[in-house]
Amino acid sequence: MKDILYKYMSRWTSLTEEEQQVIMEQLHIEQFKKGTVLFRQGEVPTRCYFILKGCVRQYSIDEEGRETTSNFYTEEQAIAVFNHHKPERLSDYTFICIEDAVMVVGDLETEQDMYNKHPQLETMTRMMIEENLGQVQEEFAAFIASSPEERFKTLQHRRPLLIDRVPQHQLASYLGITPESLSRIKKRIHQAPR
Amino acid sequence: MKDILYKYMSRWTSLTEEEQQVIMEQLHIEQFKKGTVLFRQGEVPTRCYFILKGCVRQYSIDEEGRETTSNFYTEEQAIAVFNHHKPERLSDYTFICIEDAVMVVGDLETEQDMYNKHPQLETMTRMMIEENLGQVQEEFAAFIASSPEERFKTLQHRRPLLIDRVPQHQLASYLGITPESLSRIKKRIHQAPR
DNA sequence: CTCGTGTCTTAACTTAAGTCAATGCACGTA
DNA sequence: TACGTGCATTGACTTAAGTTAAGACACGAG
Repeated sequence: MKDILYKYMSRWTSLTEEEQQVIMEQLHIEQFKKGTVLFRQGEVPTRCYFILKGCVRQYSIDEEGRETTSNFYTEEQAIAVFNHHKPERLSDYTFICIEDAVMVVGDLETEQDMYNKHPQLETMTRMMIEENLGQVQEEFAAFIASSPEERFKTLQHRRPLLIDRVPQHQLASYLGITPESLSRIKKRIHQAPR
Repeated sequence: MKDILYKYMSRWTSLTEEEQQVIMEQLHIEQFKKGTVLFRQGEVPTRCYFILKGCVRQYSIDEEGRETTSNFYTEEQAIAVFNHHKPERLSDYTFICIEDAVMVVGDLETEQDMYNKHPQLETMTRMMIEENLGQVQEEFAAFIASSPEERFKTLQHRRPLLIDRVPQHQLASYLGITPESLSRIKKRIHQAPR
């Protein structure tokens, strides 16, 4: 399992084997059962995560009680809430494992210490976040520019496995549509392929 | 003009006056006329920007020739394209000044040098990007969960000045709707306020 | 001044997504 | 086994956004 992480670190840094070893020893890998909540909307997150295996859903419930899924995280994706700007840094979202999962767990308390000890780690983190930001901006731009049907097709193309991995009503909410519409879109696409 | 930047740096770092001075001397502030293109879709960006004054529109043109506005950047916002993951790191977007502008210009070539010389600068950059990522994720989540009309109201609330600052058809494309729909939405809202 | 261009608005019509309601199915439990 | 629950699908109807086309206005160039 750790080799996924090694591969990932090598891709982003020029750390030696030993340096990687040292860092790895301070990391903490944990198993999670399906249904486990990482942290809840309204709580202050104290940890961040990097998924080695499994799937996590991010959602929130608005004032009217409606539930919106804003993301699904899978293998090699990082989960962290950045809300330095919020007065009370409470999370707007709940994160829940919708499959059994294995993750690297980072403690936000000791984050800056780690960076001070291993400056390369801060560079790696910065680059990961930059990449992350780039991807989110790209997804956002694509989302803005497309209709619900196009959004579904894009997802089908970019994350084909996800569609069967998660409940359809959650997928619908992630696409910004109702479950009924998603059902009709799938029907339309199957009837008239191409 | 530079005081905006001082204020900003103080908010994010614990650099001394002198340290700030040193960094500032290496920064480069530039003026731009309305209509200036910072870089074009298909080009490799070599610089990044931080807006002190003015407004920049980010857009792209897809295969079918349709133009989509994916963002408007104004005072105290940073412009940078992160596409480490792309093979050819070409920008998907064009960035154009839609007002006369003043910006801090950063050279991407010397970025890592700067960080090595001033580790605090890397920390500041990381935190800025983290905050940026947090905001984009938040906006994205809100966008997914709302109808075109709600999206317009949210924008009216969060960036009221923007609505009069930019052409309506570009604003419509930024909201993911047609100019006609935007026109109708505004009419609806004015007729039945509240 | 006039013409052309770009921008915003309005109208008539089409289409797709939302809403509400019913059905069928899978699954876990009494 | 029978029942209840949650989920996906389907149908009928409503509504809002897309499409196409036309008109009004501002502005700059010739």
